[in-house]
Amino acid sequence: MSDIARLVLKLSARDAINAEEEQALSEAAGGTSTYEPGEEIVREGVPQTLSRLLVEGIVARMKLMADGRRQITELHIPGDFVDLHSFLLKRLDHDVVAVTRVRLLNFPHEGLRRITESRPHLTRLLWLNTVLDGAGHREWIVSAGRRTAIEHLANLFCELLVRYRVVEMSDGRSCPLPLTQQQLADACGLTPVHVNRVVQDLRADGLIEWRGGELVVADFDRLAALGQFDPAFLNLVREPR
Amino acid sequence: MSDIARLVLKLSARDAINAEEEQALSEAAGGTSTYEPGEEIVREGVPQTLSRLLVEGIVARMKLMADGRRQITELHIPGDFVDLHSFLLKRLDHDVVAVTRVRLLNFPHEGLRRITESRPHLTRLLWLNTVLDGAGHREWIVSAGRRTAIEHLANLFCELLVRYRVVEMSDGRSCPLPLTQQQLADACGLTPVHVNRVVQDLRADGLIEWRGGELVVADFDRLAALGQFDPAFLNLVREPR
DNA sequence: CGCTCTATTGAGACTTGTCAATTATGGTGG
DNA sequence: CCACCATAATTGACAAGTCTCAATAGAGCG
Repeated sequence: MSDIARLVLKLSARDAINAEEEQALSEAAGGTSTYEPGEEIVREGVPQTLSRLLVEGIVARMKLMADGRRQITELHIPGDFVDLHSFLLKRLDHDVVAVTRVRLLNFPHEGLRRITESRPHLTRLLWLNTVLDGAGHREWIVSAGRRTAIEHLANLFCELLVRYRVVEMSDGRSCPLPLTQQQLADACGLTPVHVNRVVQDLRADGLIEWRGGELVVADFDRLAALGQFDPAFLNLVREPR
Repeated sequence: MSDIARLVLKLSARDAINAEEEQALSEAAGGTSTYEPGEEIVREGVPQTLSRLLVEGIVARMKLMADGRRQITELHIPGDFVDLHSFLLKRLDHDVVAVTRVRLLNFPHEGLRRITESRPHLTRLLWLNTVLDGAGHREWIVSAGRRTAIEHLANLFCELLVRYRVVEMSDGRSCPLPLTQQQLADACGLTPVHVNRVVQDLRADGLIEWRGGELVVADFDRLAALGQFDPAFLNLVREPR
């Protein structure tokens, strides 16, 4: 499976991408890098000259506060650019850290710039990619602002399951979830203690199973109802962009 | 003052934009529309064929939940596109509503598409605009997830003050804030009752004054410290994009 | 000069956080 | 293969921040 295969799946779920564009993407890519769990991939505020596509593993975007509080603002799975926005921002407003062992494919900004100079449609697809991040962020704002802890977790699990499905890493019933409860807490703005209790409730209600880094959604409909999960924000509509 | 003047100020704070590009933007614009307070400008899920630039007033992006809970995911001030992302998404994942009486300048997607076909740099500036929204969203996720109510409000007030300053609608000490406490509550994921108490605390501490839709930040440094406000996420660095 | 919307206040409930201890789990060296 | 270690998960008791419900006061507007 090529390094950009899951990105192509992700894009194909929203618009047609032709072989020539796929080729242009491949040509814009540089080498790959590997990071160990917990390693920092990008530090907030440091000028960047390339963006990274996640090929394998899980990556978190994390904001750190001076007193040690931390908030994960997005979780990335294979096929996601973890910092395509650095192409425009130059410096990130957050850290990017490896959750598991990960492999990343580098896209020098120079090559991305060339795409914007010569390939309007591919440019729009990349732009779309960053705009999808924004839609994801909005859903997380709602979860953090207006959902209870159990609704928040339920919503997040649904989101991950569907996103894994798009890149063909889930059959729609189970997906990887190799996170600690601490990391889940940082993603949801909760304490690990409370996450633990809520996860146990979800298990007791027969909604999920979760062991050995694998999440099994036993009853998607009920989990989605609990978390008010609506996949609309993922924009899974194939149409010209 | 031209309808795109504040957008140009906003972009100019991040990169040089030349007269020709400014002209191209003007030409991409269609007519203006006006909405009354509370009016819905864009409904979630409805296909869009144009994007809107806010010229006057305040607009909220709002997510509604089935049971009536609501969360504002972004507050827009003049110079902001309220739904530039609809150019790529086609349908929005949220409503766009007028908070005050507002005037909007329409940008048909057709014209934006023409820009992407012929003006790579201007395209990147528009892309940057949506990416800045994303950075704002991330800050809001942190506020909702990890900040206390008083920190959250303090942070939001600092953000608005600085953003108004960029578009030259603030002297750095005061800015418009014609919101109800209910709307502020919806932006912060709190109840209006609690917002009321926190606002009173901020007043009692001599950090802000707020009457008649005008916010006066009496002690910005202390307010910023309380809210851990760091303008870095606004990316106010003028450099080639 | 009412009327309606918004702001304010109080009392009590509830979700989530804090602190601290205990148990489980997975990897490692002997 | 087993004991050991560090990390992660789990549990309990209690505190705290925010919410809920309800009432009152204030402000803008026709």
